[in-house]
Amino acid sequence: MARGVNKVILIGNLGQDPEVRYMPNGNAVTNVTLATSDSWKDRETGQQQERTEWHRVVFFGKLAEIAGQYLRKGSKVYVEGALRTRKWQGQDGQDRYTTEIVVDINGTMQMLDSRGEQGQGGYQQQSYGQPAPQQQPQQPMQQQQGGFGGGQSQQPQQRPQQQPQQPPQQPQQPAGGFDDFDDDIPF
Amino acid sequence: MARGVNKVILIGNLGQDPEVRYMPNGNAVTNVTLATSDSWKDRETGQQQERTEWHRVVFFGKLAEIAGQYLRKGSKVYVEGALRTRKWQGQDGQDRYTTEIVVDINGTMQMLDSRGEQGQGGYQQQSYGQPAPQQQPQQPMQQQQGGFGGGQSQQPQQRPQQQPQQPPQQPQQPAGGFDDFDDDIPF
Amino acid sequence: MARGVNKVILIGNLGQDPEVRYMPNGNAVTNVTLATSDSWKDRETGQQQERTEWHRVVFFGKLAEIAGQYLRKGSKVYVEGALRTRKWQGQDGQDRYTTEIVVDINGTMQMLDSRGEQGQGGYQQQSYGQPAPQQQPQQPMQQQQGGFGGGQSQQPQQRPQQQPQQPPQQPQQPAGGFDDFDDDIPF
Amino acid sequence: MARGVNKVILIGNLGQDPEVRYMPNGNAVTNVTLATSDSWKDRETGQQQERTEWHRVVFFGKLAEIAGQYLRKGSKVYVEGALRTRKWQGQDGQDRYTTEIVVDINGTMQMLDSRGEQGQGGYQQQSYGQPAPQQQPQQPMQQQQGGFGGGQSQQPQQRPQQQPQQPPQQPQQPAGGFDDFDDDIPF
DNA sequence: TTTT
DNA sequence: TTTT
Repeated sequence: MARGVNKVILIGNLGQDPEVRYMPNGNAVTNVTLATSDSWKDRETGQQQERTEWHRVVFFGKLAEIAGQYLRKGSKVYVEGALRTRKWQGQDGQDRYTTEIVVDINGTMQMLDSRGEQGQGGYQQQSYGQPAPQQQPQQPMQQQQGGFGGGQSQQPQQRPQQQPQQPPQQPQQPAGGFDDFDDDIPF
Repeated sequence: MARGVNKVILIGNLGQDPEVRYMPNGNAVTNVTLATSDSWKDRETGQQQERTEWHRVVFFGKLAEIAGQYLRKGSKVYVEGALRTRKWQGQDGQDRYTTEIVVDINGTMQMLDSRGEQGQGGYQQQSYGQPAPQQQPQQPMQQQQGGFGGGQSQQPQQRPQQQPQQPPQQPQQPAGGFDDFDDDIPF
Repeated sequence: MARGVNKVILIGNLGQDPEVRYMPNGNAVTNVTLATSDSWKDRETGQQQERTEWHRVVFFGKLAEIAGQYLRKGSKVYVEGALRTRKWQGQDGQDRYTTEIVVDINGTMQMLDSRGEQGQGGYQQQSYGQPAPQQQPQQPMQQQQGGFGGGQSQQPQQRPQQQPQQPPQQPQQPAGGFDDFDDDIPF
Repeated sequence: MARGVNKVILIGNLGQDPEVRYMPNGNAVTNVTLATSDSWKDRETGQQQERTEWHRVVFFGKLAEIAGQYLRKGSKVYVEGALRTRKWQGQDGQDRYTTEIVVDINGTMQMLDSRGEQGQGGYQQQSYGQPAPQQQPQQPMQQQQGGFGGGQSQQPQQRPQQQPQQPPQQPQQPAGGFDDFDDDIPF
């Protein structure tokens, strides 16, 4: 239930490989940055201008696993999610705010890199109804709805005690929480 | 022209009256904050939870004038715009980032407070094709497309030398630019 | 799962009271027609023109019940759904096609008639988590996600054997299926 | 201006090469059919099911030219437009209705076949600000906003007397209007 | 800071 | 058939 509508639709390319983390309950949370760009001709100088907008996207639930598995730096993707601004503390103790696009069970994701030519493996038909395939799927997914049932998104705080069914695709980071950035920029 | 899609759709209520400012060329720029909220039942406690999300929306062009004229604290509105994160300097000299929903000629706005019951005046038929009605329209607008032709949104920096055709609906603030906030919070 | 994106977003007014029907399993299916309109100034004659577009919207699951209960002729509503064109047989035996906006568990609905002024009853706080309130809620709902789990929408074909928990708001039609139209027009 | 919101967002693949026609004033009108598909597992049989939805999309203005030039059977594309149901006469003299997604100056289109690998020619930087490039661009466009200023879309009715600046990419069909279908199906 |  |  909601009062109001809070919807974001993006098509863009990943600036980096996804970062996958796990919540205490084993649920994956995957962060990516997406670039969209506008270009226009300056009215005064007649020069062609371009501005790239970077979006911080956070996937939850099953989409987090799919995103972590199939998306890579440069991947083109469609996402549908909701805006969420969260508050965090800078190193100077001051509040900072970061706005993200949350893609959970209410959102969707669809890979747009056509025909699997970007994968490193061959084609393999898979039933994606089951949450935890025993082997690594090698075919890019198309759209999926999220499988994270939580109404509100929690922040991942630590490694799961038990290895999740879907092992991380990314090398594990050394200790450090979600907001363990080098400095105060939001991403 | 654009590479990618960057679209936001919101329906929410204004937290405050709009703030209208003017660019040197006389174009209006109107800021509002919009609330959307989600509610859900906590899975563990069974308690009803609610979270309100606040969105900073910036209107440009003709929509800026319409928003300034017809929207008020509490107004319910539909907006369609694009995400833009802009960088600004905190008082400590450090970079801050604020994400806004830009509603310009590529976006739309529609008032959802039905039947004009929130206006202070009576009904008056108007031709909205003309940019600067000489008298105050008293009928809430519905949808409008923006009339701001600029590809990229400039920041308003000063009072217009000549009184714009559409006089400000808000009392003029004392000197101080667009980013003249009391402290470091983005809004 | 899906290949592609198929999304419709409408804000419009109901042309008639909703029509609620029930599937054999007791699930409600609710049909409404929504009007959206465009107006523009003819470039040659300078005359103001208007065109109203009528949309056939079909709600499934919990949203079907809410729509049947709270929407009425004239109600303003936001819907998010998917396009579906279905084929049916005209009286002359020829194929006809009707395109509808399907609002099921993947869609949303939100009533936009503010402040309950259109209801016929008083205010009553309700927990909407439960699927079948024993008494008629009298407060307009806001947004809801659908509760119909079916991947593909079936057509309702007959009265439910057991009275559904949520009794129909509309007088029962005499026998006749979903497509029992008077003539060959799609709606 | 509009009362209400009427928006469709699709990502799908073209079922056929585009059909380009020209209005008396030389404006292009391009028709494509787009497929989106859903798949789900039948709850009773456990069988994997799939349903393909076909959408009739009509481009106007500059987007019509771009669509005609760059889209081909199988192309993946993002479109944003509005629903419009138009009435036409079947061979039996009875009314038929066809619902289309109109993509004009209020909509957008973006090709999603990455990196120009589908084109038949090499890369060539182009300024797309000018409406009628003298030579055939060979690089797939990304997003464009429509350039057709008309508030209401007219139907193309005949060949242009003068060759339009952008010559048709498709072999000219023999005489026959827009609705010159073999039979009564809408497309 | 809104709204219900 | 709605709405303004």
